[in-house]
Amino acid sequence: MAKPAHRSYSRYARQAAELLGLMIRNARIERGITVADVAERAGLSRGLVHRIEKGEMGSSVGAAFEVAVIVGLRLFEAEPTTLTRHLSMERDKLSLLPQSARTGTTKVKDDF
Amino acid sequence: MAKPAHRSYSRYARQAAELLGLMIRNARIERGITVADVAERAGLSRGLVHRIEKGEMGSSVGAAFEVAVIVGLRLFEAEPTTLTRHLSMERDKLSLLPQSARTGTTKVKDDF
DNA sequence: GAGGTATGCCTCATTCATGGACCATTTTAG
DNA sequence: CTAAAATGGTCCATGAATGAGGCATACCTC
Repeated sequence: MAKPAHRSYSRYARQAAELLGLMIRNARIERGITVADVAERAGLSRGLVHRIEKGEMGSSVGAAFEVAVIVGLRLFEAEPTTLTRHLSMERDKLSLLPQSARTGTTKVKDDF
Repeated sequence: MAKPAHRSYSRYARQAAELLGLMIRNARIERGITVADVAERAGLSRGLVHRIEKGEMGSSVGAAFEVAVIVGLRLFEAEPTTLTRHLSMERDKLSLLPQSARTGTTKVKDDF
């Protein structure tokens, strides 16, 4: 015991989580699905789905995103179809940055 | 052994998590911040930040969003400023749906 | 080249989230 | 209105995520 351990989150992070939760709930209600329904489809407990909708910071990304997908929410303004494209875009971007970053030394391994 | 326990996630959920991780990493590198730096600022361990960037489903929403905010990522296509607005929008939406949903009974409390 | 830093990844102890049961309240259906 | 369902919330055991440390590699600076 004697462990405060409470994480301190920034306001934006909290709001983002809350927003995600609300979007999920709204999407779910619009589709006329019950929490229990979503929980079953996601393979999660009702309690967890409920906490996700409440925007609790402790829920796992996996659970939250799974629920979001189930209620038909589009994550990151990307439809499932374009999600893959976004992914490769980010991947390409990544393979470019590491080396160069900002130093334009163009250090090629031509020491042969 | 004898405990598979592995959660089964949908493809989209996994991709979304991976995308978030890549976006975070790209944003971080573009800003020239180190993982250790981000970890310290977020009050998290390097290992966790690393896992978040890898898009692991187990990380908590709080940690992931906190990191995202720190590297200056815009969550849900919303800038910090508009996040609040999005929030109230979703809240309003919610207070409208529950009762009516699709039944247009327009049950007003005019029973006075 | 050498030296320093950042990253990637592993293991393990501790802490915390999760599932499940239960109950109160609200909402829907009849 | 009453009955049934859905939601919101609590408590607890247990499994899982986290933090810490260490180590190998990749990278940048000089």
